[in-house]
Amino acid sequence: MDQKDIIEFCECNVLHPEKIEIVHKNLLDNESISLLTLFFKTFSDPTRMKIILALKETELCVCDLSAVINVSQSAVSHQLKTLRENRLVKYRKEGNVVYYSLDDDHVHVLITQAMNHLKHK
Amino acid sequence: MDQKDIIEFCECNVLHPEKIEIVHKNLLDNESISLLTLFFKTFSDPTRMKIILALKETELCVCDLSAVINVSQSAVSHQLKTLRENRLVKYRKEGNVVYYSLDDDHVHVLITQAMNHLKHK
DNA sequence: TATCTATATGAATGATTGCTCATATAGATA
DNA sequence: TATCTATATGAGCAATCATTCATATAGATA
Repeated sequence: MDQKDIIEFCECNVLHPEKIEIVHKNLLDNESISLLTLFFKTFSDPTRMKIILALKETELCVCDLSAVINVSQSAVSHQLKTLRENRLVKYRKEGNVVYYSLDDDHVHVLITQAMNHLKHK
Repeated sequence: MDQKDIIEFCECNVLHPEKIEIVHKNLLDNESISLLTLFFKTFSDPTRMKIILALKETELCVCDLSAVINVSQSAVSHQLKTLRENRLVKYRKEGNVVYYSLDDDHVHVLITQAMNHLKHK
């Protein structure tokens, strides 16, 4: 890709073309960026975060979750759908009760890392 | 806190009170949850993510960033403000040029962790 | 001082999102 | 079969957010 094509939006003159070229070459493609940000977005809502933290402790049914995080059953179900779609939770049915649990080993590390960041600031 | 107070929103009967009590006791307080989700929200926008990934390579001025991620100068400035407020970037002025760089060691690890998650799914 | 240039920012707007409410579904039980 | 109960889901709404556009600011230079 030409330097000319890279520089589209900027109207200023203090560019550092060498830097820009290197950075541009190493930047992730748009699809990876999109996957990455969608993943983080999953963790950016308090209700979803509470669900994840609760399931980090133990398997729970929808009703348990609703009670423990103090959010309506409908709201919990909606957020569980999001978490399912992002493959962060799995579930099993027992009669008409649905038990959810975490489906990801990375989640624990990720959250710990984020908390470290916040703690040290 | 009473069990009665915990269970407010749920109208169903298949609760598991022992589980709920344990989980409720270990759950983070609302303020920590809020900080945590706000932190993740910072990473949930493609423009911000691109800025972060670019700055992971090298220090860049606003104009460089605008060029390399192909977003208007105004949009970049707005997002840099968010990143500044979340203490993820720092900056230094040289004349009327402002150079930004990452202000966090955890960021690198965090993003790597997230990418691992995506890769293994 | 007047102007140019890099960056910052307020207001307005369109898009997204998380909730509520109503209802659907499916398993259990009478 | 009819009903009860746990969960899921569509529609609608209010709030949030990322962008654009216009403009402000501050440093540099003529």
